[in-house]
Amino acid sequence: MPELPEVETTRRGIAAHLVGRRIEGAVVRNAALRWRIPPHLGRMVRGLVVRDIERRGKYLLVRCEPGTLILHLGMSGSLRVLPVGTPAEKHDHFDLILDSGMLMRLRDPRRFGAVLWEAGDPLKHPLLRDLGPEPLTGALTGKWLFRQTRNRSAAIKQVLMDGHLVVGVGNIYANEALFRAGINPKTPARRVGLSRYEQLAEAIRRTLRAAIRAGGSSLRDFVKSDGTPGYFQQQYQVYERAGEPCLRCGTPIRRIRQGQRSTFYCPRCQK
DNA sequence: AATCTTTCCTGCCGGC
DNA sequence: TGCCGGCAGGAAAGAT
Repeated sequence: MPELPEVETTRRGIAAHLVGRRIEGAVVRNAALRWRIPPHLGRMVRGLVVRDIERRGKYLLVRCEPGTLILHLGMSGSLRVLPVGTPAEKHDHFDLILDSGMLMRLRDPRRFGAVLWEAGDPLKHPLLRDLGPEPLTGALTGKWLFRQTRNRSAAIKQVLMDGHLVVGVGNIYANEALFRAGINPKTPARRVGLSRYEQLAEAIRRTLRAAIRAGGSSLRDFVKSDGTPGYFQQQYQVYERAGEPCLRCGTPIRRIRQGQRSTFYCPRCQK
């Protein structure tokens, strides 16, 4: 799944090809994504110039004048920029045709992604309106995490993946950030103190920044925006390392289930 | 063939 | 009693 680092890397990749270009149209081969692609999207975007590509959480915002194309990659989505005329393959559901002779193509085998149009302020769109702070900027603070979790009895690992608390922390990075902060993933969120939340906010920021620096973490079917294949696998500290020694203390990494998701942690370093 | 993946939605629960 | 936030579980599709 593209987590925030992949989405940010994709944003940078497509921005170079899209910003300043005029949109000549759109091709919808399969509108049945998570939500139906608006029927007359092509007509609405034709002639518009792309002003900027922004990111809010894992949503990509293709800002035009007027209006914004909102994209989400779901669990298996990827964007590529290719020459017009490149044959579409099985899961290539959507193209945005540019005046440069290129097109931006969305491939999404599992179709949990989204292509939406917002005529007004995209940040006021219902899907984006209530999202938590961005973890890479100063917007995410330990104090915020502390205050928002005072009456949350669920495990910190699960609460951390709630996009209303903080965006962009999926299963992989929740595991990694909790390890770096030395917090046991099973701890009820309300039992974690302010100073530990300060450490956690910093751990989230560092973990995500490191992943972006490494080119985004990997999914085998993820492809960079220019069409060159794949991200390399990142070296995780706990994720997918069940039974292997903790890199800090040597204790075997433990794997448990939390809310039908795999959690990996060091029982000695994370209390 | 059960499992794995993200996010939104539904329905239930306890507290007030 | 009704409302509210929190929480668990379910659903979507495809690869393996």
